[in-house]
Amino acid sequence: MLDPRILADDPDLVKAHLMRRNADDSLISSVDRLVELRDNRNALIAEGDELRAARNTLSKQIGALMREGKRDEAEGIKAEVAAGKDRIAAIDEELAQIEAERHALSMALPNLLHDDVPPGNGDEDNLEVRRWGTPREDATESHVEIAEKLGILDVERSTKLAGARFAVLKGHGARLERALINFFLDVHTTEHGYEELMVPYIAHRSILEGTGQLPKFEADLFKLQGELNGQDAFLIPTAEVPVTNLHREEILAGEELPKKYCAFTPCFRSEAGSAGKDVRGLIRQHQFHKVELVWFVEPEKAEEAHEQLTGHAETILQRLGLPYRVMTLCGGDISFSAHKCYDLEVWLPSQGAFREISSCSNFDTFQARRMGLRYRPETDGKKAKPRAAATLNGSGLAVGRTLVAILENYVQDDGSVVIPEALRPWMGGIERITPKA
RNA sequence: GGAGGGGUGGCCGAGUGGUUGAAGGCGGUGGAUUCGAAAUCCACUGUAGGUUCACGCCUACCGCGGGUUCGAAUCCCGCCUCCUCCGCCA
Repeated sequence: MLDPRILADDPDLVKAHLMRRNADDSLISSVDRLVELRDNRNALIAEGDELRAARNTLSKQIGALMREGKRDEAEGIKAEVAAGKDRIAAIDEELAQIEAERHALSMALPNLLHDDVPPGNGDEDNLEVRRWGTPREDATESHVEIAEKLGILDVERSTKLAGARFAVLKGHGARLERALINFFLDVHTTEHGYEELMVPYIAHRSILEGTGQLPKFEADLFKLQGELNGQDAFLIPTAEVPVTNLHREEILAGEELPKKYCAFTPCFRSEAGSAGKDVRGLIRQHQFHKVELVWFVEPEKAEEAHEQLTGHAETILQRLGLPYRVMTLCGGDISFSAHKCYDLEVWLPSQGAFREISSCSNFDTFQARRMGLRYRPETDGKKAKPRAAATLNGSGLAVGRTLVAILENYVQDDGSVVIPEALRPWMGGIERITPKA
């Protein structure tokens, strides 16, 4: 949610940002509607408060008169109070309608963009920031061929269980997946100062609204049938959802910041609208594993935090010796909630291309406003007013895609795959996976 | 799944339908006292919205949502949640 003050004071600024995102006209005109709704709302609140104030004083008079036994006078005032009652009810009803519309419109507005976000329509307009490593020049087989020859992936049988876009890993494949998860978590908790969380994989609607997946992108989610504990519920598409919402509707103490969490979770995505993309293999699945990094920080320190967080994800790729590049997403490609976003793209030799393996976003105060997450700044030891915190997150990393990258970047001429040295302690010392004879 | 008991301010804990935004205590902040500290004393100490140049004033909030009433923390209904016991279960 945008700062309501910016929305009220400078609607044109908000519109300019919407245009950088290539937003459609209806979204842009909703800004004017929001200004109008705010004015209406304030007028109604003023009138309602005045009527309530009058009611309160009269009711106190009734109480006093009743105690003195002056029944008749009390009855007269009762009638007077009753007269204002209908108007109060009417105002409340109108106000509820206005608030509902205001809420719907403001929850549909995406975040403002950082100045660094380049103009553009799609991923072809993203800006390369830096590269690391030297990509191998030969075109390998795809990870699917490599893995099947190693006997560590069974695509055929997985479809029996739940259809397309699922996979069954076997033997060293399953172990590799598990090793990556533990490697990621151990590095982030012991070297980068993150606290590990294990969280629910199901979240209520309001939680997904908090991080910004809802209300706009319900089609991308798996929704549970019926209600769970009284609310609509969804499988989480990323650990960002439960972890960022952990402190919703709280006021954190300033000295608690920055707060850094990491969490491993499965992620569930319906991949609506991705028909025909990455249909083979592990790249795009309905269910995948991810270790997520989440920060809560003062807004002034969000940019610095964003660089650090991105660096933590990069560390993993570097340890694994996987070549990658860092991209700043353009206005047309950046996600709804993000203020600025770096994608890490790993080299996939079979495709001769860099593919996304991590997305590191700075949300500024956008998510915090949606979920009522605040902190109390420390100013010379004195308590200041609570204000919205900044939130950030990044994959550290997507596990399945890392497995893909290892297979393709470490496959040898004989079809075996060398395990990156840094990972071997988590693989029980195994140095190489070889095809079954 | 069955039975019962709770949810009040940062924390503990009162609260008869009418100056209760909420006693009292703890904690916190400022001040007095002190060479300094402890102890003691005094004052302040929630969030949001509206309004005001500002001091301030007004409104709402006692798990959440509805209802009764001139007036609800207090009465009624629904929901969420926590605890205890029984059953079942990884």
